[in-house]
Amino acid sequence: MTVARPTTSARSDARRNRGRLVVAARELFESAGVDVPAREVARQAGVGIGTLYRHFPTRDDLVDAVLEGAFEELIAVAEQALAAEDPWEGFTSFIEEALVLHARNRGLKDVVELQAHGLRRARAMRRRLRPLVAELVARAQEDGSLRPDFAPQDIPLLFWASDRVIELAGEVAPEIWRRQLGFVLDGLRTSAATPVAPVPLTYEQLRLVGRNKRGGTA
Amino acid sequence: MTVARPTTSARSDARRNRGRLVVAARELFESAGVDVPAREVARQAGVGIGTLYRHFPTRDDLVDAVLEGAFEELIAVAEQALAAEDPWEGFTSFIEEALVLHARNRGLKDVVELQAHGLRRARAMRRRLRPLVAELVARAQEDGSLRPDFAPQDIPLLFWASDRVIELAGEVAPEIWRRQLGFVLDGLRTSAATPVAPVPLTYEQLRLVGRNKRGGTA
DNA sequence: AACCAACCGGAGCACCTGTTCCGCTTCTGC
DNA sequence: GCAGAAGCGGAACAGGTGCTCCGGTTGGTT
Repeated sequence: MTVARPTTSARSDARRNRGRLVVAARELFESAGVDVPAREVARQAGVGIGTLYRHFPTRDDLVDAVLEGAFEELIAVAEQALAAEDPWEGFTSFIEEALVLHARNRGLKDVVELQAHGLRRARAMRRRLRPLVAELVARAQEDGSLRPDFAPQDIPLLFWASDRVIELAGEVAPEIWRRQLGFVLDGLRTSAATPVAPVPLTYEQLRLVGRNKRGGTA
Repeated sequence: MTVARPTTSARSDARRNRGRLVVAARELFESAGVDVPAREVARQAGVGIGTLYRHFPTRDDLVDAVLEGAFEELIAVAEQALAAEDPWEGFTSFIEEALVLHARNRGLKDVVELQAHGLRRARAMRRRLRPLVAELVARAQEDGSLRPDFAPQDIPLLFWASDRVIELAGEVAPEIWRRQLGFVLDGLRTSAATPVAPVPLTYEQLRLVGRNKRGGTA
């Protein structure tokens, strides 16, 4: 049984330290992923390790607090894409802009990829995103530009793939993922379609992916 | 200064133990990747940890000894693909068959992806593979089937991408990488080509990728 | 000013890695 | 058989991680 913990305290030092922890964690998560050692976050925030655990009893609590902003950006990107006049343009710009965020924020990538990280907010974000993505796909398919055998469940696969390219080559060639994505998007046009393995992942299968951590890379 | 160490010993128990270590390591590398703890390998081989380090002073020595066979398979796949009558068929079958090997052998994936693992043999394998791959690409482009702006240096990006899908979804849907690859291959046909980010990775950049380990993932 | 609950810090514990070191065992040549 | 070199096993060390616990401090209230 976990006792409810107010996110804001009566004491000014506590509030200040909490803020410092969030700032430090945000910086470190962005550049090094959500797996940075807790001691590192505490050190960068200039507080003791005990203070970190006092404010965030679980790693996921910290992740949730830190990535809220990034989630909002992601959803904003999807909403903007839905507002595009051209459905194909909307579809591709969502993927591209989302990947720009991924490229800038390693922690976001970690959380989006695996189910293993994050808590309520991460899950809420996924729930809010799903219908937007489904609509982007549907719109582009009705338009005739996106191949009809593409499924919304294929979107995560695109992200996994490009995220891997970002992760491996990001430091050497930060924009090379655009090239790889370009090839993929060319294959998603109706005009390019050729029969592929016909069964996409089910949502249930997607739910199971990455349950047991290990983000792959760095 | 490392003293030269004969790979075969005069003593029967030493030879037996070395063999057991290689067998155990091969099984574990295939199912769990090259990062399995050394103790695990020793335990599975029924041998002390000291014995492991006696036979393989560094992790890379073990990796080299174990993955030699997998490298040969990979090169055989490339040679077979070069023998295909249809250049496009050869090109795609190389990628598909290589990925079948990757899907079966997590350790092979690790070594092919990163420069960080393996030693002489891994490097020799990469050197032997490169001209074969270049030829597969050239053949398919001369044939007119593969888009002319594709470069041999883009091949690793395809592997990174599909490997990630295998890694994340492999347990839930072992064949789903074929669907993702199908989309990509459709985008690699000349008929599907649309301008993409025009500059591929240089070989020098490829050399730098994954120098500092931690593939990301799992 | 004085009190005390809330908070802080970090030593410390438990666990996991890679790698070394060395007393004991076993194989092989004689 | 015997001797000694080669090999074996695992305790032990070093470094890194998550997380807890508690003596000491401090902020805010009275």
